[in-house]
Amino acid sequence: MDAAFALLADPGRRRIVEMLRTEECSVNRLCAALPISQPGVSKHLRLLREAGLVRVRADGQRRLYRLDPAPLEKLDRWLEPFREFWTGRLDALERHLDQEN
Amino acid sequence: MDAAFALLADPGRRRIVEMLRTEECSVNRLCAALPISQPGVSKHLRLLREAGLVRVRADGQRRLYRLDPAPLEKLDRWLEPFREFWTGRLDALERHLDQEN
DNA sequence: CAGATATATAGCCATATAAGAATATATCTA
DNA sequence: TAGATATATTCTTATATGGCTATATATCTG
Repeated sequence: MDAAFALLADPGRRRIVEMLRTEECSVNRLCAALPISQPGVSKHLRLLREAGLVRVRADGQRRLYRLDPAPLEKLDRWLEPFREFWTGRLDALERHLDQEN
Repeated sequence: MDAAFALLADPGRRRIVEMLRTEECSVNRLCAALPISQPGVSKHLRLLREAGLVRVRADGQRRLYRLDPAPLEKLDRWLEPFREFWTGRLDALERHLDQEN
């Protein structure tokens, strides 16, 4: 889980993940859409792959990357107990914070 | 948002945030509960404070830290569009991933 | 096979950061 | 005022990381 958080801290990598949310992409496609060099994109993809956030499949000379949502789901589960803070069910602490600002 | 992700990548800091979810804590209390030195905890708290994840108030010689959920809420919102992947509403891509493994 | 295209890796440099030790600051108490 | 307690800051060192350039590998096409 540490890895997923750390990887998403980089804006470029977050953009990659966002793109892969809606469609499978080649490296070239990602390079074209992002202000990152090709080796840079490849390096990011390697890290994302090693952390299980994306998977690859070969298509000729291209590599098509797609999202694996499992690690994101873990983040979501970690976040879950905090959600009560902003889903309307305010508890005493948050009411206190609110009235301060 | 980068900062929040980066900060949560550290397990110790995540533990701090988890503790502050349910109760306001002094530095000492956090030190006692975590395998981190006092200066270490203070340093983590400083970063969390600068990123807006926690707030402090003085109580005599102690500083009581509490969670500010706003940055976590932003993460939650970023995560939101991905949530369809694991909330039962499978789309074509995820069905494809599922049948592979 | 030769060249072109797509992707990956290696090497370098600059920056960021975590951890620990030592010390500083602030507040309490006697 | 002199400790004692609670917390913060500084400094150093080791390590990790991002971005870049150059290069390697693999696949396609003629």
